[in-house]
Amino acid sequence: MAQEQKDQVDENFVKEKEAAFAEFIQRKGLKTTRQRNTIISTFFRLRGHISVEELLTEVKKANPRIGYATVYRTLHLLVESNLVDERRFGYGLARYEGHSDVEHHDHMICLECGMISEFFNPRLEALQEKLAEENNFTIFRHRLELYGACQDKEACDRRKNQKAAEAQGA
Amino acid sequence: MAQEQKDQVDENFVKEKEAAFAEFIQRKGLKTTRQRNTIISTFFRLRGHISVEELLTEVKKANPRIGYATVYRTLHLLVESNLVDERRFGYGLARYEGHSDVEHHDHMICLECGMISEFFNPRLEALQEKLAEENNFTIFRHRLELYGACQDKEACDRRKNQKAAEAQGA
DNA sequence: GTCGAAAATGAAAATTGTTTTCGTAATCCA
DNA sequence: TGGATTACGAAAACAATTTTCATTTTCGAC
Ligand SMILES: [Mn+2]
Ligand SMILES: [Mn+2]
Ligand SMILES: [Zn+2]
Ligand SMILES: [Zn+2]
Repeated sequence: MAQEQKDQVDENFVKEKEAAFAEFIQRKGLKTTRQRNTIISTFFRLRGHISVEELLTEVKKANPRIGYATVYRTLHLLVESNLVDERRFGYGLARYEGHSDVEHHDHMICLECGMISEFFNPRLEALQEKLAEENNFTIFRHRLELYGACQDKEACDRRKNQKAAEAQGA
Repeated sequence: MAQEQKDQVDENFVKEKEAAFAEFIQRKGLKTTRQRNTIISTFFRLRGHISVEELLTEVKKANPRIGYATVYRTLHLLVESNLVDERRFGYGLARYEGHSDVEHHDHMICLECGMISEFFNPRLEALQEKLAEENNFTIFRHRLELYGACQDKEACDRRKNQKAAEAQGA
């Protein structure tokens, strides 16, 4: 039951995003394609902060002929349509997340186990606005990342080991 | 007089950093070289958030034979020695800043004119700590960037035009 | 349905920013 | 003043992303 409900919710979420994307494509006078449909429905079924490579791997399971270029191009459209946010934690590769309920949030990143947790605090947001105002500055968007370590070393180690095992297997 | 004093202060600042770097090099058992000296004394004479290319351009005025590799390598040493912070605003290239008086600060970046202003607010820092604690998380470092626009459109336009002119000249 | 202009695809090449390699040169301690 | 160690610099390698270009697909007009 619980599992069934979870899947149900997922499907609704995916359907919703697919519809929103279709609407965007329409509005921009672009064309609906099999590849784009595959990519976005794959993307919105994944959780977390997804890299292009991770996405492509999943996409290829549905259609192995789809390549990097189309995935990159489709992700740009998703960002442009505001259905997806691009993130750059640390240095290197971009990650993408379909923002679900929370419109905006910031991140804490554990440098040990890689855990990314999300938070939102209105006081923090308000304080940023106040500081901007004091500097005669108008904020369009911001980015706050806290880098550090989990205090629960047990859980942190567990995640770290799991990650190492996955890297081994892959 | 004012000009003279400013230069004087600059020179002290540069000397101080040169000495600190020399000490670092010593401590790590590395070697003092003409190139590294040129690069760091050039770097600490520049203000703001410097890209590798900008630095190399200046460095070449003192010694045209110095190349990218040595500049990159020396910047890594400067970061490792804690005399310099690496920044990544937006996407793309790294920028470096020698932190002077203020140990830590965050940034507001105007998307129109490129102006970067710096700020530090203890309440903001404290609030971050509180939020981390609530999530059983220990912060090592953080990064906060506010992207937006100057409210003073006059000044903003002036900077934008100046930038365009510079790009033209270059 | 068919046509055809416009848009999209995918493989490969190009770009960008950065790191590494490797043969040569400089440093510095015994 | 060796001579082992470290650094340099040009060029090659790299990694992530973008662009090119020849071919295929889409979709509105007929
Ligand atoms: Mn997130
Ligand atoms: Mn700064
Ligand atoms: Zn952790
Ligand atoms: Zn501005």
